[in-house]
Amino acid sequence: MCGLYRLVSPPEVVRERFGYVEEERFPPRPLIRPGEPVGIVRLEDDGARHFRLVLWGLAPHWMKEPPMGRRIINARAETVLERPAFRGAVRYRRCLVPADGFYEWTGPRGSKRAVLFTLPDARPFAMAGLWERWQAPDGGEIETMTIITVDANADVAPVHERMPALLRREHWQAWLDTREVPAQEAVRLLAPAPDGMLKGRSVGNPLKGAAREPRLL
DNA sequence: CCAGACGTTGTT
DNA sequence: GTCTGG
DNA sequence: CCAGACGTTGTT
DNA sequence: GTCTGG
Repeated sequence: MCGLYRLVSPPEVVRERFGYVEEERFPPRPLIRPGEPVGIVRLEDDGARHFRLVLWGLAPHWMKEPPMGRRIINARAETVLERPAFRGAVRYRRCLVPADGFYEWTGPRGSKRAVLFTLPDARPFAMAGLWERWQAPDGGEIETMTIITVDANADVAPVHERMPALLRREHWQAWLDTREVPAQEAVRLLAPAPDGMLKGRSVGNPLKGAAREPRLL
């Protein structure tokens, strides 16, 4: 699955690769965790790509409580068209999640170890995501996101059964363009990465001693 | 009809 | 909001 | 995600 | 088992 990832590439590199016209500031982060603000790229009303910071953990608009606790950090590609929690988002609110590494865990509870998967050149790639906007009674808005998972490819399978859905660059626009590309068609782009594409490196427990980003709530 | 859930992962 | 279970 | 904690009182 | 803090 994908419950921890990384984006340490300089903002200029991410901007150049993803081609957004506007961005919210973000520092390079070796550990990006559920509940934290994370960067997504989405098409907005001007038809252009924008980089926005939203909270990791999907909170559909009909949730009663604000998304304080843990929410839905992953969505299975196989069920994303059917589940009430995802149906609206996969049709109207698809996004890219820039990353240059994701972690998968292995080992027994209490002594888990992580493997960091990257491209050989450590360049940023796009994970497939969905986002939501939650409206508070007082009018405040909170935006959230979730990362779509698929079966592990041969690189990841020794460590874990699932992995984030990575989108080929030539598919980025179709995934983002919810006006032109219907959900059923977009979901066909979600597949395990080609075998041999990713490089894995054992990193122990990267959470040990790590400081966390400030919460937004 | 109403009430309650609505998700994934991993673990038991 | 929409579906499922009772 | 994992690791580690997991209370009371008083009030609704 | 479930929540919180990192």
